[in-house]
Order: sequence, then structure tokens, then C-alpha cells
Amino acid sequence: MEIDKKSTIDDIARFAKVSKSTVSRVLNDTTPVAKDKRKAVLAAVKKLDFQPNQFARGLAGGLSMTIGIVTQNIGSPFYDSVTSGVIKGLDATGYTPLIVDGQWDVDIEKAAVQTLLGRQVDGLVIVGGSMTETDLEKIRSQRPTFMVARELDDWSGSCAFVNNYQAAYDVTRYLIEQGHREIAHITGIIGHQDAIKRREGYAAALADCGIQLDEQRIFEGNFSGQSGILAIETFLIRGARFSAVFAANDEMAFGARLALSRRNIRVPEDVSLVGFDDQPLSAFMTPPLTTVAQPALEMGVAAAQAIVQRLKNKPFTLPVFPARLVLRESVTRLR
Amino acid sequence: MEIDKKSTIDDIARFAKVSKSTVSRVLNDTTPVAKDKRKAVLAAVKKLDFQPNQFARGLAGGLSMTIGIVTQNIGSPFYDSVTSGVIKGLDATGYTPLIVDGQWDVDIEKAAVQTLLGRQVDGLVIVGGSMTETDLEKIRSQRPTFMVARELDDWSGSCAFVNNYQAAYDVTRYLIEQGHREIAHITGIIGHQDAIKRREGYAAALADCGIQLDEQRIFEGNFSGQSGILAIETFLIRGARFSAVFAANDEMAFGARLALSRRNIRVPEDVSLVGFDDQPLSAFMTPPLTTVAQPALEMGVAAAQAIVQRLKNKPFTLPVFPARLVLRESVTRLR
DNA sequence: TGGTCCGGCAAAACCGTTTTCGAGCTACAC
DNA sequence: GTGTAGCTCGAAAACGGTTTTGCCGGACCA
Repeated sequence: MEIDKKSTIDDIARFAKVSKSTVSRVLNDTTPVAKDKRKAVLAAVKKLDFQPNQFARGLAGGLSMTIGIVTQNIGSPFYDSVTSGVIKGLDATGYTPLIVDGQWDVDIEKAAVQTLLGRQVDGLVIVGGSMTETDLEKIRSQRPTFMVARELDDWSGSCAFVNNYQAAYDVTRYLIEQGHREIAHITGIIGHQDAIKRREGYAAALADCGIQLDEQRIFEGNFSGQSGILAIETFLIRGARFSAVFAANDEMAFGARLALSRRNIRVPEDVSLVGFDDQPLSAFMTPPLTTVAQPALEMGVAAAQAIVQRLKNKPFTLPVFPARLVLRESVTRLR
Repeated sequence: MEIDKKSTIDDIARFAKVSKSTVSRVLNDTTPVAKDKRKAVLAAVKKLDFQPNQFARGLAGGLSMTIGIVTQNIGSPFYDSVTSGVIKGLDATGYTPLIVDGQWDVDIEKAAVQTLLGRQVDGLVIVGGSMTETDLEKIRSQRPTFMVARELDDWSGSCAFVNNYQAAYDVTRYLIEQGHREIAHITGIIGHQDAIKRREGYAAALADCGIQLDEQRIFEGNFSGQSGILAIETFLIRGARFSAVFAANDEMAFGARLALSRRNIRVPEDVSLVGFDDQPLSAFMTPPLTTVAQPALEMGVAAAQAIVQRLKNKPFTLPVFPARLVLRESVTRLR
């Protein structure tokens, strides 16, 4: 398992009978070079299967051609989709993504950023996360940084996100329009921005329609399927009445659906159900789940493009992304 | 958005009034250094918030402290889990993962490897993928390489995988033991190693129990939920009889479950259903899905440990990992 | 014809580390 | 008292590129 003696720029120079500066010029198109020498260099590169050492490049040029990505968590469908989008957006730009997993933990996130900085990333994309604005501001002062899937007041144009408040409001309004007035809500993890916004949207829609908010119909979940089950059981034990349930994400909707079925409560005939995120499997729930689709991939791609443009010193501002209500079969009109 | 003038080892040396070689020695613990100087250096490092430039390190030392990961696809639950495991396994080893997405495409996979090699990764972990053994052999001759989620004959000890044939055999035997004799199978993507092995296991179990294999009961799917729906509809149109369905992954099982419910066929009362992979949501299917759990995370972690050991020149062989039949409620005993 | 520009390229400096080499010192044996 | 071994530590040489500098010769102009 010997590591081949890689060929270096010096080998190419010798082989093509030019100086290594010329080789560098040909490779980077910085200064015109005579046709025949250019050709000789290219031939040598091909012949010796030369691949420039990115470390040397990075050292000399100061640019690493690397973009650091701090993910919220690898293995969560929504965040994976975003990450995937960033990777896709970086494709063929010459930049390579360097991904470090935040694992839902602020301290790990901070360490991730340090690792990335030590590896001289040219820019950063942070997906979600719980770092304080102060921390983020400090990072941004060191490297161009874009944010995805999190709304930050002072970062307009530098973060890609969906208006969670509005989306939750719309979902709730939709349920009300379908004749539902007793609408339960399973919230996301306590303290998480998205969870808070969704709950606020839910509450606002009820208020705007003159429906009294009933705390009995709210369960504080944690985005897991298990907490969806727990929510339904809690509602039933409490004796809370509800004709519809709005879960703050699809996983909890799945859990709720299972719990309902165990009690022989039919979806949507007896209870309507709505989720959030539009995970791939949600279209295959029985019945297919009505939910809110976030343009996760698109947000990732946009963030990647934004940072590449930014590094070329072309300004680029990120738009607000639209959430889309995906109507499937888990909601029925009441009466 | 200025990039701070990062402090270099020279700054530290000057500040601590020692030579930079001493600083390096303190930082890497290579050679003993007098107590007071050591202290001075450490203080300076803290004071100036020094972070060594990984590029310079890589250049000088020849080691990048980076492990390249080629994933099958970001966004597929199973492969994400594996990737996640590799990342976790690398945690606190000093190595950083560099992830490039293969996107289910051989050419992209090959390009990914080249990118990784150009970035001087010290080792490679390849997750799944479709590269030929010849290609892989060539890669392995350049850098230590481990394989996850794919079985390669000549790589014993260097690949972490589950015995798909055996697992599928066991699943089918289990269904037979539950009294089923008309067992349908929805295969995975045509030509994919795992799909082939699972189909073979299915066929072998039937044969061993003296049950005639009926091609009418096999549908060639592609691992997507949609193809699960298609499978059921095809079976019904064909007029094929079946009391159980074994889908080669959970997504297709979800699709099948939905299609069955649309035809008012109950699971498990009328038809039993089994999947493969044990995705997180499968426990929340209605009814919870009986399936095969692969230790995805564990395989990833093991591969990471293996490569780290390998780089320290300590030999390390990967075991064969056990698949585990997860019994839930989607299968019923026949009569 | 002579001076000035300018394009093309080789040579050298530089990027920030690690590593090699050997100088200087102390300790110890003979 | 000298020789030797064993430390610690500074100077300098890598590592493999990019960027700057400066030289050379030819074109252009007066």
C-alpha cells in the first residue's frame, strides 16, 4: 500500500523544459504564455497525471477553495436536504465543501467552527444551529458567512429561511376554513426558534378567527415520533376535544397518526392531521399527509451560490423562501 | 468583513522568546521542552489565540489529518446513518472528515475520489457505491481505504457490511413459519448488489421450504415509495395471490402499505408486510413495520476506527455485522 | 541607428509549518 | 582533567505551490 510518489510542479517543469512559474501560469491562466510552451506543459500534466497539491496552493495563495458547512445534524431529513443543497450548489464551482456535524449541541457547533477556521475555509455556511447572535457575529467578522434555515434579524440577505410563523398561520387558517374549530397543536422542541414561530402562527390564526386558545389542546413535543404518540395520549387523558391536529413536524404527525389508529380513531374521518416539513415518506403515510413543504434543497443551493458570489466580491442577497402547503388526504372538511 | 491577521507560529515564538521550532515541539509533544519555556509558549498561544494553519502543517508533515468520505447519497436515511457513524467515529481522533457526495452516479463517485486525493486525504471511506473492483483496487493502492455497506470479495477485513442474503433468507423463513406460503417480493434497484442478495435470500428460503417460486409474485422496484405502490397494483392486476409481501426496503413497504389501504386490504389482517433497513419512521407506520435493522451507525463508527488504527499502523479488521429482525405489528400468523 | 517599451519567462522570495542537524551545556565515567 | 553521552533548543532546510522581480530580446518610434 505504498503511496505513489506524486508528481510535483517541478517534475512538470523539468519534463516540459520550462520553469515552474510558467507551469503555474498555464494552470491558473494568470499571464499569457507562448503557445508551444503552453502545449508542452499541458502535455506534461497529462503525461505525469499531475494534480496540484491543494495544501501548497492554499499556503501560497491564501485561498483554500473550501467552504465550511456546519450542519444541525446529519440524519435529520430536513437538515440533510439543506446540506445536500449546499453541496449541490457548490458543484463545479471549484469549491469543495467541508462538512462538520453540529449534532444538536451548541458546544459542538462552536468547536466545529474552530475546526473549519483552522482548515482555512474561505467561507462558512451554517445550517440552523443554536449559537448566539454574538457568537455568529464574531464568526462573520472573520469569514464570509451565510446562514440557512434560521432567521436572524441583523443578517437580512445573509440567511435563507422560510417564514415559519406565516406558514403555521396559513396551515391553521386552512384547517379553520375546512370547518375545524377544535384544533390541537403539538409543538417542537422547547426553545427552538422554528418551534416557537410555528406555535405563534398557530395561536395568531386562532385569535384572528375569534377562536379561544385552549392550553389543553397544546402539547409540548420534541420533534420525535414518540412525542407525537405521547401528545395524542395526553390529549385523550385530559379529555381534550379536537377534530384536527397540527403537528410541528412530520415525524410527530406520524406518531400521532399511529396513536390515533390504536384508539380506533380514523384519519381523516374522525380527526384531521397536518404536519410540517414534507419529508419524502409523508406522501406515503396512510393516508398521505397534508403538510408544509420547505424548499430545503433550494435554500441550500442558494446559500452556496451566495457565498461563491460573495467570494468573487459580487454582492448577493438571499430572498425569503416561500413555504408551500401540500394538500394531501389527511385533512377532511368538517360537516 | 476583514479577515483578521491570523497569528502565526513566528508571532508565538517572538512573544514567548523562543524559536519557532520550540513552539512546534510544545504543540506536538514531539521532544521534551524545558518547563518554563513550555509554559511561556502555552501562555502565548492562549494570549494570541493561535490556531496552527492546517495547510502549512499538511505541507510540511505530509499528513493532512483528513479522512475522505464518499457517500452513496446524502438524503437517503440508511446511507446518512452510515455517514453519520463515520463522522462520529472520527470524533476526537484529530482527524476531520471531508465528505463528497456520490449522488448515486459512478462518474461522480470517481470524480469525488479524485477531489479527495487532490486534497491529500490520509485515508478514504467509501460508502456503498458502484465503482468496479478494479477502480477500487487502484484507489486502495494509493491510500488506505475502507468500504462500508458493500461486500467485496477480496477486501475481507476492509469492508463493513451486513449479510444481505442471510437477512433476506431469515425474513422469508420467518414469514413461512408464520404460516405464509404465498409471499410476494418487491426487489430493489436492478443491478444493485444489495438488491440482488436480498432477492437471492428470498428465493433460497422458499426453495428450502419446498415452496415453488412464482415470478408473478416478484416486482422489480427501485427502492422508492412510488415503486412500492406500483408493485401492489401490478400484483393485483396480474391476479397474483399473496398473503405477505417482503419489500427490499422500508420506503417501498410504505408505498405498498398505502396501495393496500387504498384497495381496502388491511395490514396485517389480510396481508402481512415486511421491509428492510428499519428507518426511524418505520416504527411509526400504521401498523408499525416489521423490518430488518442494519447497524448502520455502528458500521460507520467501526470503519472510522479501522482507518484511524490503520493509519497508526496498527492492524484492524472489520467484523461482519449482524442484521437484526425487528418484529413489530405488520405481520400476522396465518390461521 | 539608438533609445524606450513591453511581452515572455526564469529565478527567487514567500506562505507557515515540521523536521533535521548540530551547537552548547551538563553530568558522569574513566 | 578529558572524553563521551544525553539533553535542550536554535538555525536552516524542506514541503509544493504562487507571486514578484528582473532580465532579455524584439518591436516601435523618432
